[in-house]
Amino acid sequence: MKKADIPIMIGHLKELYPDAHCELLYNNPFELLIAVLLSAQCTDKLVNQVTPGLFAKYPKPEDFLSLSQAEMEDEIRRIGLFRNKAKNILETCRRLVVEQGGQVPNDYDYLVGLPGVGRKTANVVLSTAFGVPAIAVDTHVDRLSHRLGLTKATSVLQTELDLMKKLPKAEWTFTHHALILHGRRVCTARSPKCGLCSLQSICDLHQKEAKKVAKQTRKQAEA
DNA sequence: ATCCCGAGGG
DNA sequence: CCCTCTGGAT
Repeated sequence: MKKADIPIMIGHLKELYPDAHCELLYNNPFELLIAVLLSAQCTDKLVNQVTPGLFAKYPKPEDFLSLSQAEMEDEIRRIGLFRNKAKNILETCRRLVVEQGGQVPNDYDYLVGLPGVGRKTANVVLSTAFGVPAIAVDTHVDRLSHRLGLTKATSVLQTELDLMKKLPKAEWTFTHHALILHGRRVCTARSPKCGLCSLQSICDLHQKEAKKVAKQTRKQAEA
């Protein structure tokens, strides 16, 4: 994708997903943090089946501290990766209570220091709960950034830096959410629906595919 | 690079 | 059956 195509891309994304937002259910920064911790390697839809009931029983970090590891695992078993997630949630809650008075701080360095919280999770909490411009690079954002030609990065950190450099800061959070929706609905991991994609004309993947098809038809014409 | 892991889609 | 899901730690 050329530099001049970036405003075009953002324009298309705004038409397609005018109200792109975080699809995890939450009522406050703490609930969002827990929901994002749970969402690793699983669909937000599945997380949303579990968290409303969970937060009704345990509204605040203090409330989770009465749970044993085994009890915490039972609460979130259906989500998968439940041993690590249960352990991380309990330790996160313990630290929020002891170190932050039970509040989630608006502080990137503190958040990434929590167990199970990496760059992606911290960025989602900062941007979604606190309105800080950020691009959380997850599997969708990474895949679409490569396909579109926004980056050739070999790490998600490098992808994030490339996106921050190329996209206007005011559009970081929106673009993050819009790319996720587009990745789920159109530019899927397997068999992307390029025929239905309004970004075709500016997408590197589509240009490559078009060349392949042209080459094949040329061969067939010769034979 | 590998592991964690259940649920859902193709 | 295999792949993927808003990753992170080792």
